[in-house]
Amino acid sequence: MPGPYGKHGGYHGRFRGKGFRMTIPRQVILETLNSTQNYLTADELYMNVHSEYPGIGIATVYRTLNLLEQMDIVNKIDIGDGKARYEIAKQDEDVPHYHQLVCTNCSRIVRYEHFSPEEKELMQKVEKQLEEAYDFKIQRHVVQYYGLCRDCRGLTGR
Amino acid sequence: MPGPYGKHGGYHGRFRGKGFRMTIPRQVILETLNSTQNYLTADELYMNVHSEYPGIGIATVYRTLNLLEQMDIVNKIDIGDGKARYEIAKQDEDVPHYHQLVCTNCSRIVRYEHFSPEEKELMQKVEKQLEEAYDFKIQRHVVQYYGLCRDCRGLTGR
DNA sequence: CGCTTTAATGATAATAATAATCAATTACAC
DNA sequence: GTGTAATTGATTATTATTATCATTAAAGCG
Repeated sequence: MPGPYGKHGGYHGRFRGKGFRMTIPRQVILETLNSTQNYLTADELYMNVHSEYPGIGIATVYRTLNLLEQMDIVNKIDIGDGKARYEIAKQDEDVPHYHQLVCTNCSRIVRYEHFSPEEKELMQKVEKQLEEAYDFKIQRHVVQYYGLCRDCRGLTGR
Repeated sequence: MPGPYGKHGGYHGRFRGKGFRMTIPRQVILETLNSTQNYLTADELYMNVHSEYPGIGIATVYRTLNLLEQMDIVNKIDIGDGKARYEIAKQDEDVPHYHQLVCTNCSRIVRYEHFSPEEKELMQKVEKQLEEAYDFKIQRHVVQYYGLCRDCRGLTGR
């Protein structure tokens, strides 16, 4: 069963609409990204894809990730360790937001959603105030909390 | 007049207290950082220091920046362009916070302070909730707004 | 289905930021 | 002043990512 968006989950159409082609490497990369919960570095993605499609080249992975980011199909995040990480963008997200908890020891990343309407509201208010105060047109924002996850604190607490 | 902290602004003592030495290169780097308003990349800092102290090596700049970051004398920020940027940490800041507006076109960075107690309060509340919900010990957070500054939008608005 | 056009690929070299190495230098406690 | 260990500067190494380029392969068309 091909799913609600047709043979390639609607990607084929999105690619063709912008003059791009749907190729085997791109399909495999998209499938791998879609079947992965957590963020992947380019190299992790390369290795995962490689096991299913050994012919893939690392350059294709980088190129495809850049393309997918341009097309808003993936989100790119940066946790300060010099490696970009990617995830499939939620399609129901109007404006992507990037709120994460990042473990400074093991680099585990927990994506969290706004859990209070209050926070969401304030963020929007602050954003508007900033736009006016500094004459900026804000396009997106990043909120990251750096700390230690349970495993990296030792199980005793602290 | 040497200022309230003595010959090297109190840095000498802070270095010695941890077994480090106060050297000429470190002094010049600290002076340069202290006399600069905006964030500097390692390379920009290197060039600024070089004009005053031509013997400096780039490796010393990187090493010193890492040391200063460890000692909480500088803050390091990352705006996603692959180059770290540094500023002298405000001494009156209990916990450093990193809230910036970043122009996606010209990389201009505007540091902003919490301008409403409401925001500060909510951030603290959210932080506490996150710590409980995800069992994280949060150490610091980063809030960045990416967008276009006035100059990069063209002067006509938009 | 075969043809043609041109985007995409894979291998590889090139960049660019930062870290590691190491012999020579220098801060600083005595 | 001296000795010792930290620091430096020059250089090489590393690592993530991008550019190059000849070869391959989508996909619109007949």
